[in-house]
Amino acid sequence: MSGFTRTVQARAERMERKHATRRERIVAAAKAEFAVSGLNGATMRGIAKAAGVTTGAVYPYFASKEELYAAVLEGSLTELSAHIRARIAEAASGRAGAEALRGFFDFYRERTDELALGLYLYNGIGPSGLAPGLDRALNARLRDVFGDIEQAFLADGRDDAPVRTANGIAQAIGLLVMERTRRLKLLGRSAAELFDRYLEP
Amino acid sequence: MSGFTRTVQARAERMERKHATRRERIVAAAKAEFAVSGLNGATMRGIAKAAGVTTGAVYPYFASKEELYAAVLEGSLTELSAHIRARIAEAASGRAGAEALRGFFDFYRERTDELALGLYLYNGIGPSGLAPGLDRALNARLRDVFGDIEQAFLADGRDDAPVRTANGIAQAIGLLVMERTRRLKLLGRSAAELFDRYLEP
Amino acid sequence: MSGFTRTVQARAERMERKHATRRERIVAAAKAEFAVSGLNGATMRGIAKAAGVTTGAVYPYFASKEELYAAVLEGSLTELSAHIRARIAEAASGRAGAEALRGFFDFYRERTDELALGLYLYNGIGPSGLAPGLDRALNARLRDVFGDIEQAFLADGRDDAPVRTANGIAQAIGLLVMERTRRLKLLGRSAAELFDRYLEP
Amino acid sequence: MSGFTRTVQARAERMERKHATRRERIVAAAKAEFAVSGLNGATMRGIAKAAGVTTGAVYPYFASKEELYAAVLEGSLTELSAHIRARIAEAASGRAGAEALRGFFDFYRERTDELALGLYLYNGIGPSGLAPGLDRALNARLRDVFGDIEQAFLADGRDDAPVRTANGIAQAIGLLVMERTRRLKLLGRSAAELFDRYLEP
DNA sequence: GATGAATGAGCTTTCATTCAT
DNA sequence: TATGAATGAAAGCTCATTCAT
Repeated sequence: MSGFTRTVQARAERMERKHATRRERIVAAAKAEFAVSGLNGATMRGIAKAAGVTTGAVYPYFASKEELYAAVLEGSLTELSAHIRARIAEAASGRAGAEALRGFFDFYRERTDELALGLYLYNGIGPSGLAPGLDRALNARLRDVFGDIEQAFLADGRDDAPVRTANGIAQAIGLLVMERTRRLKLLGRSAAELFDRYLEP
Repeated sequence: MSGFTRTVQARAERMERKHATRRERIVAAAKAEFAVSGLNGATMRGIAKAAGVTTGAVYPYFASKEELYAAVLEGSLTELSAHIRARIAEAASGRAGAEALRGFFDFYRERTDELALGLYLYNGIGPSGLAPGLDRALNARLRDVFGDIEQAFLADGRDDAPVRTANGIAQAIGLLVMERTRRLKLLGRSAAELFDRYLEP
Repeated sequence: MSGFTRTVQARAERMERKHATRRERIVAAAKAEFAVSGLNGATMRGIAKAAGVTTGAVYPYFASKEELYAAVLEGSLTELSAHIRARIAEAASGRAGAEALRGFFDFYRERTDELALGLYLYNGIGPSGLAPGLDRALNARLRDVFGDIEQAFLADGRDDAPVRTANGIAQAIGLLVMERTRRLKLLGRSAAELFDRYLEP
Repeated sequence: MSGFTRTVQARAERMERKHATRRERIVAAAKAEFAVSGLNGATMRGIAKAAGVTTGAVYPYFASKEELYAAVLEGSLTELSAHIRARIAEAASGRAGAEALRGFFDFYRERTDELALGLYLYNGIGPSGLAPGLDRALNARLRDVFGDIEQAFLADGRDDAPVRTANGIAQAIGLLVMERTRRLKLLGRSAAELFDRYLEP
């Protein structure tokens, strides 16, 4: 390999790293803004400023606000998926399903931003929703997550795995939503305690 | 009572009726717009037009968009409360709690607009939520609803009434949210079936 | 007529006058801006400022930049039409056609702004053109103008009226365009002289 | 001449050829874009992409969008000039002037892109036109074209050559403009027929 | 010279709210 | 109180040009 080739390669790598870094900074800033303000409320100017770049600098990376939003959700779902798989892998025999659901619940419990984003995700993001292509991609990621949980119940030998999966996720989402909006405090309960009771009545 | 007094009274009553009617028309129009477009997406112009009044005519009744939104939610919660009480009154002995929860579920199941509004309600409406005063008023109405359901379970002799109430509401909300956003279809189930399974496992 | 009714009417008239005045100010400002900068180059901010109103104040009158542009062109064509008809009415017997063409030429000769607008009109306004509806309306106005000129030639007893009309208008436009862009100076001639030579060789 | 010198020369020539080629590609792409979208509508990004180069690569060749535009017009005028000279050379005795004008007309008639560019040229491209230097250069090229036509009329023995030239060009431009904007259709005539009638009444 | 992301001003349009009438 | 135009501050996005590599 010639010195010239090495130099060219090194330069390309450096640029790619810079590119990736900046992209990540933008996504991180966007995640925070979207979590706080939602798709409509967050502004490209605000996101750019939070990322430490100028307004126009976002567009080479994401062609529109919606595309940026989709990238944020995509990242969130990827993390969620990894989190749940790890829980399943660690689960004692016969408890994989319950651990998978708990993984789902804990993931959002511990991450304020992810929950806010997830709520937009589970709740719809308003009248228009995402463009069909983006929505389809996110649906596929979500299907994977749900599938993993269902598989865990099947591995436990539960013949009602689909119902357990659906009801369990619904329970988690409902409790998280109610806790976040402080409606649960009306009942004097914490989401964690109630989810425990749901899993082991 | 003089004829003059009678006339003045009659006029005052007529004006008050007119006032109440107009207020109702505005709230009804706002409910539809908010349900379709959300708090951010709906516009005061659009609401006014749908109500058949001019833009400025809304403000004597509601000082801000947010206040109008709160009035809409207030109305929705009042209907919800009546709906649930009726179900409890009709319930067979020992089944009041389950019927109360089913009333909660059915109410939102059957009313697209109310559900859309309710989701904003349970999901939070943004960074700050409503102004504290408005939020407190809504919380009080919601506490009443939750209280009725809990009383129903107590009347059934359930000693775990609070937990049943909280978990049941969470389950209903979770299923409704998931069905509305078509995430439930991923699992091939309907919210109604799953809520049945939840109530009578 | 009661005093009340009179008051209401008076108020309505005053408001309408104010409305009309402001509309005219906006159109006048827009005409100047469009003449100088074209459809693309002119800005709504600039037009509003020139009219002495704020940006948003334009939109109750004209829903879009294009609609405002169409209003300007419409006004210009109306003036052109009146100008030519007056010339025809004053023309000596047998000279109506020539006077009509001269009216066309003089109208644009004397009005820098109108010419600039007209050139956009005769030249097309770029890739997109106006929305079909607006273009159709303007075409109809233009057809009227052309028709008047042709009728004048017919009244003069010219059997080649259509050709005289078309070629005469083309000659006028060509000379005006060349003079405006200072290409005519290259030939050391003035448009007025050349148009004379065209009309009476 | 040493081998070294030869090598250096060869390299320089290769580079110059590459330079010229790239320049031509950019001008060709720009011509198409400007013809379709005009000076304002065309974008440097779009031109660069169409030419197969990166955005920044245009600037070593043309310091600004306007300069690139001038280069395109310059090329167009060069072609026009050659086209007209060929027509004159082929013309029968006594018909050189008419053939020159017809050459002018046909050139634009047959080339949509050139016409679109030419219209910007004859119509002015906005408030300021091109920068004075660029405009002067184009004017010189145009003066040559006009001069050739005038010479042709002089060779035909016409003593009113300047007027014939100016009026003829104006007629051609007027008809082309009107046909392009479909205003001629209003009169039910084609530009070609009308230009014939103009040349031989 | 070539690259192409970055800059940042600029665009049209929207909209909650105000206010003269 | 009702009217509805006016205000003016955003918003998302574009683009000529620059500049570090």
